[in-house]
Amino acid sequence: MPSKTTLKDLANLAGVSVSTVSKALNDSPEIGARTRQRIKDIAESCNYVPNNIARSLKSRSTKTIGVIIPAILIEFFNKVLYGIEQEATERGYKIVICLSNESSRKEAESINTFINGSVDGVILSVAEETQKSKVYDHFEKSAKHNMPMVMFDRVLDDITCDKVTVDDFEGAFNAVKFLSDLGSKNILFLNPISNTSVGQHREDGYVKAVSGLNQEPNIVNVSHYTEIEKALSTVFNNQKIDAILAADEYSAALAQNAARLNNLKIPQDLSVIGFTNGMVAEYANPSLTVVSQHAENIGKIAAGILLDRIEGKLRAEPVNKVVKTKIVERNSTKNI
Amino acid sequence: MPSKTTLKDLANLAGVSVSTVSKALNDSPEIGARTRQRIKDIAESCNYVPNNIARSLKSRSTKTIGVIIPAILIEFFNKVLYGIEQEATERGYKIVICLSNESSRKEAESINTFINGSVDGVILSVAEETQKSKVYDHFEKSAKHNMPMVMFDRVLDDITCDKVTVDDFEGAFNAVKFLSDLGSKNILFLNPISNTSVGQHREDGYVKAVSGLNQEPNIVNVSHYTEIEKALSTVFNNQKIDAILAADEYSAALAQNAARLNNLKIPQDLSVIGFTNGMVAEYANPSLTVVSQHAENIGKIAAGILLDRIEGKLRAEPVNKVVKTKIVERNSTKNI
DNA sequence: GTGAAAGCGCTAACAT
DNA sequence: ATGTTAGCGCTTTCAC
Repeated sequence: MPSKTTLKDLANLAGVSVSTVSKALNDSPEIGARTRQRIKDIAESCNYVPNNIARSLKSRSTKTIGVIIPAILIEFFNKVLYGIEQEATERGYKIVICLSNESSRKEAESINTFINGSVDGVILSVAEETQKSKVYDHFEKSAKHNMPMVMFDRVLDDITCDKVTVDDFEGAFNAVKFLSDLGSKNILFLNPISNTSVGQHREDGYVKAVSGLNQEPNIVNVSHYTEIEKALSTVFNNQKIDAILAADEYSAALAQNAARLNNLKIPQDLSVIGFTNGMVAEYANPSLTVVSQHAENIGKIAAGILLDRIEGKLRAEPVNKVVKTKIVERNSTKNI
Repeated sequence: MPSKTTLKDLANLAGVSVSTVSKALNDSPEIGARTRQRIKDIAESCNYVPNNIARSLKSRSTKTIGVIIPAILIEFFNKVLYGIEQEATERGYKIVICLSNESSRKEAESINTFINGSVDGVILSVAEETQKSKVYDHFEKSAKHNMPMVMFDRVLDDITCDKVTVDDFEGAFNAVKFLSDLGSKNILFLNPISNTSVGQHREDGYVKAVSGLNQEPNIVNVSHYTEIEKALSTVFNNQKIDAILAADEYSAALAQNAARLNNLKIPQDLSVIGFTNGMVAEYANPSLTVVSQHAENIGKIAAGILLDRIEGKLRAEPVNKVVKTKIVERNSTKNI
């Protein structure tokens, strides 16, 4: 931490007491106008900046919120982060970010980092490992400390706290409906994230929707993106498929590439919809129609709830906000 | 901030003094083994967590570094952030992130947020507005406060501090060389960021390289991505171009789309290279050959320098690290 | 109108 | 081996 001039220094310079300086700088009416100005001038000339650590210790409020995300290289989380940052800034809060990198250990460490008084509350999306292992000790601990907490997107049913989730089921359901309305009769579901709760919800929505249309579910699960080209080529050669719903935007983009390789024209021969409205979808060729989760908005909502909670504006029971998805239409689906 | 049990509470419970508790918890040899254990047990049962704010106030070190980036939705900055986070975590530091959103005002506010003792040092990339306006008051102020600071990528020559930059000039120069070696004779430079220092360096490298090849520089500046399709179509119709070097990956992807629209085959008729090795480049069709800036590595290096500086491991003079670029070859350039 | 003093939670030099 | 005390920088009650 760099060297600093303190209230004491200013008091010495001004020949007054520390408390007078403090009051003057905080525009207390107790202090006379000219003393106040004199002190302010001195502070100015010394480049005085009040020490926030000391203030926080005194006020028991840090005006910062902690955010834990599983990965910073997933665009969805960045957009959420952007939303959080906007809302936080607007309401006078800073954000501290920790990455769990999908690991339970790092997630627990991050919680511990926050629990010690450095933030007023926490926003997080659960690490994949934690979702699998179902070991929630660290969250129970933070709950015991009365740390205000809101989970978003990847949430834990077993933990009581505020939550913001995406209606992935309905998103997939509506996407199938959208394709069907465009005339698609053989809709395939491409799922590279079948091992996550989110991937599962999307699959469920797809199955429910196609069943309602009297189509057989046709699901291709891949464990890695590199498998997509081969898997789809096999499908194209053996079945007649006229639409693909992909569980994320990367697989949607790769599906388009595979289709082109198999001489299928998009959207004439094949319609493609992906999940997540990100850069890859936008810059794909053709640009991708996607199911948008309103990531930025999720961030704003989560931060709004947390700050309301911190500031005591919420009643005791946890809030549970479900954000609806929306289809963003581009050129990978027929325009009728 | 949530309610907390303090050293004082523990002291009362154990029937000893506060300092005894403090020493016991910190494994001081001054305290007897059984007292120590007894105190630790009590602390454990109370879920005691030491207050970090109080510790920071005392130790005058926060073990956290501040990061200011111009935008969180630019993948390059995320990768740098990822690198910073890794290095920081490894060395026992946390990171606090502020976004300037390319605005000088928000940048100055962020600096002020950090200058007040909440971080031990700052890593930043300069906001576009600041680069244009050349108003550096906030940086001079932080320098006056002896705040350790390292700038990366977008740096200010007029400010004295540690710096990590990318050799954009050489990166562009080498890309032209690479294209020329592949047989390209008419290389166009597509620049959507000509108003930034980085965009300028890349242009300079291009100009230098083509001049050395006795080609006339052929530069298309666009102020918005939406202009690219039209601008390039005009070019394709009136000139014979066999390669495009784009100053970022988005414009490279859009250049490919424009080429396809004009019935040019990539890479047979036209080679394309972009700057920045991101998702869009990876998932483009064909996948893009790019100039990689090793973003993650830049983050690691910047954090390493900052922490060395904070910990007094560096001599006075500022370090100035230039990171070399590398060409990542994919399918948008001929493979000979 | 100004100052003295206490205290936020913690650490550490200095007693005992 | 344990306790007393002072102090990090600030705010805030209470005296003068």
